Amino acid sequence: MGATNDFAVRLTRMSATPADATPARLQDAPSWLINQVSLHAQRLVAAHMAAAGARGYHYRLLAALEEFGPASQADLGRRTGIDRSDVVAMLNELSDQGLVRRSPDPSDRRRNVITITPAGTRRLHRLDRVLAQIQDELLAPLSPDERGELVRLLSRVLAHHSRR
Amino acid sequence: MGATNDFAVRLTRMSATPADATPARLQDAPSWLINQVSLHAQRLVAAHMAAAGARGYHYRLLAALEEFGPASQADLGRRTGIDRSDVVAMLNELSDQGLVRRSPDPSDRRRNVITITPAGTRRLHRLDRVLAQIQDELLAPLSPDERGELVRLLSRVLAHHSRR
DNA sequence: CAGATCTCAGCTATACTGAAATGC
DNA sequence: CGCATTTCAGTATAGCTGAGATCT
Repeated sequence: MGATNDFAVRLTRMSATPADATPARLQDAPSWLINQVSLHAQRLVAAHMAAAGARGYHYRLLAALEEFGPASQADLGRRTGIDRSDVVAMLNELSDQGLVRRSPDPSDRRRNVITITPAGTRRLHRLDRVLAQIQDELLAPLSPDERGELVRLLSRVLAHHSRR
Repeated sequence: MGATNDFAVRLTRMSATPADATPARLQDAPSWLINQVSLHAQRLVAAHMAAAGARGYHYRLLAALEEFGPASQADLGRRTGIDRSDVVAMLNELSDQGLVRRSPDPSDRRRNVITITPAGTRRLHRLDRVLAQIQDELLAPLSPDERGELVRLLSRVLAHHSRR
């Protein structure tokens, strides 16, 4: 019952403890589960996007441009959750590839207007299919209903933390 | 119905589109939801652990040591998912604080045996309470049943990807 | 004047790679 | 020999900060 007994039990079972067993405290902690699953998700995204000559950030920016139309860099950052500083670097890459166009905003000379090009739209649609494939690999063990339930729960958590 | 109409609708509603609206493609992608929630989780862990003079990595290592007893650095890495290289640096920090002890393994002279000290155990128990607080903040909008459901779903996804 | 925008240089944490030294 | 362990040096990425120049 006490700590002494637990220790004895542990000793006698030591050889049965796999060298890669996960501590129960971690196994049960939602924050740990989410971080571990997120790691696998990031690896899948990075690998599949790299195979298509892109990055996760590229997809986010192209999606925002197609869904909301031309926008300033500051708005793109707010819509995609990408830092103003990283938006600059990513747009450099995207415009080097001819996927977006950067032009000065005549109505507000502090801003650039970023526009998606036809090539950018084609790339986005190709990446849409890549992303669908990623979700399928990530959630392979879950049924469609379970996937919906997971999305619902995560959306509520995210909404809670996205308020100021 | 087609793309032309969608575009017209978007144009007429443009002024109503908040400057920080999230693209629907991202909003609906499980990989994006998981990564965003994971970001909030990491910020909570980093902030609360730092306030207690620790890090997420410290907690993982101390938990593995208390649950499975003294272990080699390689085993600790496998149990906590921390890279062999980072285990070295984290154990330097923990032993500088007197929370673990590093001693050569007499039965295998390649290895160190890492042991948690009484101070390490006290620190771990304090961090246990910190972590419970973190889970509560992270999952604030969910009921106990919903938290259980989320853990169940994430555990199955993680188990699927943790197989070789 | 306050505040927004774009850009650059640099920082931190996390995760990971390569290679050397040592020992099984 | 092949393989495992510890260690160090270094890389990559994401996310973030600070500051300067420009403009509203």
